Amino acid sequence: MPELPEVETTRRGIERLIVGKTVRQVVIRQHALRQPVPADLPYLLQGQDVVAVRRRAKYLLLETPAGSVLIHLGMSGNLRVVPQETPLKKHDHLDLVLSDGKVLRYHDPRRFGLVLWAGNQPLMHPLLARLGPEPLEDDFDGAWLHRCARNRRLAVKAFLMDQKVVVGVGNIYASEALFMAGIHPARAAGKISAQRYQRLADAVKRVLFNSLEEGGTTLRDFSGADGRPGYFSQSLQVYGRSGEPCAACGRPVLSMVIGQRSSFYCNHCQR
DNA sequence: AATCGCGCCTGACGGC
DNA sequence: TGCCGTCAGGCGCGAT
Repeated sequence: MPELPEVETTRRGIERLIVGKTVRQVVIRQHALRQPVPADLPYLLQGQDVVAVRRRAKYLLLETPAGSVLIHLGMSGNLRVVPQETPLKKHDHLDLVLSDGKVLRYHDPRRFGLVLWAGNQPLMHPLLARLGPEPLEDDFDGAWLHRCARNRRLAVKAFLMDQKVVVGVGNIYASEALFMAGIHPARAAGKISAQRYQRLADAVKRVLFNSLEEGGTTLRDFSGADGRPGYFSQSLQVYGRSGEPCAACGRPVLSMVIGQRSSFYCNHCQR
């Protein structure tokens, strides 16, 4: 489900509703996520105050004085803050019951997500320690991409989705950014000029920022903490638009499989 | 070291 | 109506 804009939209949505609240109770209904939800999570969390909600890459970090909870939404996860009496739906796997009677509820049909305990140095957690730069920060730029791509022969789209290269770019925004930059998704990463990588870095920043402004992309079931959908799907130029006319030249948008993922592009505008 | 293919899991959808 | 194949916003693993 979520790439950076959807995770950040979720973070902003839950932040003001849970920071300053105390975790009264932790209810785990399903331990079997991508990794098991730690059995001692209730013991670690109960009575703790939520002091911050942070994001690193596509991970959310709920910070308490005792340590941080590390949450990943996988393909189909979401987090909502709902009244305690809200009826349970299928795949509502975990609740944090808060001191104001509200509940932070984790829902994830496919269970590709994660809820883990990351202690007091969460950025040192193995899942976070080796990630690449945040795309919206200044240390991510064309020079960084160009340097990372040296001698690499994989397709630039798969390269861009490598979380060691840059975090937060998934299957939707990889296609969108490459379209915006005029780069063919199957081009070998190591055969793209520094100048074109500058265009790509700028495109990544723009497409993610623009999506964030629209509350992310809702294709199926994504919605923010309040249940509202994101509207960026209306702004997608190529993703999911096979056969439709390219917004720039009118030729049909094509699709191909790169790294086992559907990729969308215009064969005329992207070289 | 880099790259590829697979599997994890459920649900939605289209064809027959 | 049901069954079957395909596909889906992610990611880590093992084989090459």
